[in-house]
Amino acid sequence: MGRVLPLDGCVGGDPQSQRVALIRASVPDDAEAGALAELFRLLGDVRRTSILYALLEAGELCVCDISAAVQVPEASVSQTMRLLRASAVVDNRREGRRVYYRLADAHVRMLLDVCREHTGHEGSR
Amino acid sequence: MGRVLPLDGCVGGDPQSQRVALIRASVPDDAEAGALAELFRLLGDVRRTSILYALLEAGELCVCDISAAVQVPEASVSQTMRLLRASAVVDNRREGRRVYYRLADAHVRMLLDVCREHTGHEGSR
DNA sequence: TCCTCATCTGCGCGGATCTTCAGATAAGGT
DNA sequence: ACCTTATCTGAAGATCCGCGCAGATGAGGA
Repeated sequence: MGRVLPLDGCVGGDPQSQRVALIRASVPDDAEAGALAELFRLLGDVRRTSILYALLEAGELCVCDISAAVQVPEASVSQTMRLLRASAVVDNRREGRRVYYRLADAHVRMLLDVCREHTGHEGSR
Repeated sequence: MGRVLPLDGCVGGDPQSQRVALIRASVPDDAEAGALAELFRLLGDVRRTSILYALLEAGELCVCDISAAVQVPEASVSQTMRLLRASAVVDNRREGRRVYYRLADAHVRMLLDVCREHTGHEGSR
């Protein structure tokens, strides 16, 4: 991952280095950071984003509805949903030959909401 | 982007198709979806995620402190910060030869918090 | 003015990932 | 049983993106 000089940079021996040590302690370790990044990464794709917002609006949709809603081939939707389900971003339910997907939990809904607030400049307060 | 059959799939002529039309109307258009995905995409990288959580804890850090905190070469940190700044995820402030970075706004902090709640299983209730 | 330190930028390589096609599987209806 | 429909899977190609190096820029101090 490339060389990182011990601590001789701008913090060489000054009070800052203690602070850095404290921060290192409270920052997520590699494993947790990986998990956090993974969740964001899943949301960070136009296709997936569109699908998730469609689910946020609709509550529940089957693959072919999603396909129609976001104008993406059904096979592609299916693949996308597999990814999202593997990371517990969405849940699914089978009814006859249809499989209905929905957002997994309130956290996901909240992430989508907050992000839309941040991006759009509409009355977020 | 691949072919998408009109609306003849499983919703052919049944009430669902109206619903799909409604959903299409309220779902972010391509432009907005792109912006939303872009924000998530920026958060969806282990290195960036680590840096952002460091900033969440510390409030404000200069490049060399970040470098020490997340163990990444300063040049790489600098590049990363440029990306994050371009999309208004972080803000910066110059003091002498140091440049201090901080999270841009409450929305970003909220995203990080919510994500950590979802990932970690600690008392998020 | 010269030198040092902190930060920034341009470039190229390596690796991960999105996309789609074509075929497999599952569930119903006739 | 057979056929149709809805969804899933595997694989391959093209693309994108992160990564680090080496050098440039800007700001202070002597």
